[in-house]
Amino acid sequence: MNQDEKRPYHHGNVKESAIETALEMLESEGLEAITLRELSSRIGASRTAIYRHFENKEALIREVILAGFERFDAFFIDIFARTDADVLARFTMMGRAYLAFAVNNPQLYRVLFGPTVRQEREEVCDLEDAQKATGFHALVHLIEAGQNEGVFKKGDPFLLAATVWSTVHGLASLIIDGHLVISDNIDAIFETGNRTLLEGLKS
Amino acid sequence: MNQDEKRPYHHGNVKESAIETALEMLESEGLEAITLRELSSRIGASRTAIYRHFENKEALIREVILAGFERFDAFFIDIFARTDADVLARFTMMGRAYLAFAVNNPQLYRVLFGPTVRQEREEVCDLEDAQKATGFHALVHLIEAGQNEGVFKKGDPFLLAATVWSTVHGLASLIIDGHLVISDNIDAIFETGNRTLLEGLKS
DNA sequence: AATGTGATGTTGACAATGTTAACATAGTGA
DNA sequence: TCACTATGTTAACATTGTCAACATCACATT
Repeated sequence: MNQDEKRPYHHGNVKESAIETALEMLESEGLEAITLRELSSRIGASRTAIYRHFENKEALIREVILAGFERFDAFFIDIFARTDADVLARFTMMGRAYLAFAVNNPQLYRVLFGPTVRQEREEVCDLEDAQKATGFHALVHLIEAGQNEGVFKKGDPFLLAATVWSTVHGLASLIIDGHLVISDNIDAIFETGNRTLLEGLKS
Repeated sequence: MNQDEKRPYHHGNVKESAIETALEMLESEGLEAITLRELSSRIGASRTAIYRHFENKEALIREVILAGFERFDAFFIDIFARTDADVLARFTMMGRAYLAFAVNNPQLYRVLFGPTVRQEREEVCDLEDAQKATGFHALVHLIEAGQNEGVFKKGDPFLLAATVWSTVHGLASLIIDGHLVISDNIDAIFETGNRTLLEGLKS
C-alpha cells in the first residue's frame, strides 16, 4: 500500500501494484488520469519500471481491463448463486445488479464495455470466451431456462439475450454518461425498462 | 478543399474548415487522430492558427460535436417528415434509421452519445435543449401519440421513451464497439429487439 | 490617401507524456 | 566466485497542447 518506506532498489511487486493502482486511478480520476509517470510515482517506482512488466501503456491497460472483468464477474457471483429464485426473479436481479455495478463503477464500466476493449479482447482471447466473460453466456442460459419453463416466448435465445443486454447496457450507458436527465429516479426508469422487457419477452 | 494552392498569409476560413476537416478525421481515423498540428496542416494553416478561433482543443471538439449533431438531426428529417405513416411504422423507421446512423458513422456516434459530451453539452446548452437535440423529444412525442391512439400502454412517456432509447442506443453501442459477435445478422437482431419492444409497449 | 487598431496568422519555446537506450543492481544457479 | 538474467534507474528524444512575441491584413476614421 505505502510507497515511501525504504524504497529498495528492487520494488519486487511492480506488476501487481501497477494494475491495482491503475484500477484505483481509473475509477477515482478517470482513464485520462492514468499516466505512466504518475502511476509509477504512486507505486513507488521510477518512470520506466513498468516497461519491465508490460510492453507499453496499451498492454498495461489491457491487463487492467482483464482485472476489471474479474471484479465485474465477482460482482455477479451472488446473483448466479441464487439458483433457488425463479427465472423472472433472477432476470430482474441480474438487471438490477448490472445497472448497480455500472452506476457504482462508471469509469470502469465505460472501459469494460466501451470502444477501447474491442481490439484488446480480440487479442487476449477469442470472442466466444469474451462473451462468457461478460456474463452474456449466463443471460442466454437464463433465457433458455425461461423458454423451457414456458415463461418466455420462443425464438433464438442469442437474439433475445442481445435485446436484453442492449436495453440494460444502453440504460447504464445513458445514465452514467449523463444523457438522461435523471438524478433520483433511476429506480423508476429501471422498473419501467424491466417491466416492458418482461412483457415483451413473455410467451 | 485544397490546402496547397498559394497559401496567402490569411487563410480566411480557418474555423469552418477546421470543424469540417476534424469531422472527417474523426470518422476516418478516430478521435485520437485529431491532433491540432495535423489538423492545422491539413487545412493549410500553421499549428496555432486554431487558437484564434477556439479557446483550446476542447472547445474545438465541442464545436465539432455540435456540427455532428446537426448532421445527426439532418439524418432524421426524412423520418420525421413522413407523418403519414402510422405510429408503429414510424416507431420502427426511427429505430432502423438510428441504428443505421450509428453503424454508418460509428466514430461520430460514439462521440455524440459517449462520455465526452456530457460536460460539453452542459456548458453549451441546458439539458432540456440537449434532449431535444438528440431526438429524444420526438421519441417522447411519438410515444404519446401512440398512447392517444391506444396502441401503446399507459405510463410516463418519459420513462417509456427512456426505455426505448436505451434499447436502441445499447444495441448500437454494442454493435459498433464489437461486443456482440455478429456480422451479417444486424437486421435480425434489430428485428428481434424492435418486436420485443413493441410487444412490451402495446396496450 | 494616411493611419492605427483589432482580427488573423506565424514562429519559437516550454511542459507533459510515452518511449527507447544505456547503465545499475539484485537474485540465482553453475 | 562468477556469469546470466530479471528488474530497476537515469538520460534523452519525439509528439502534442499551449502560450508569448511578432507579423500581416482588413478596414474604419480622419
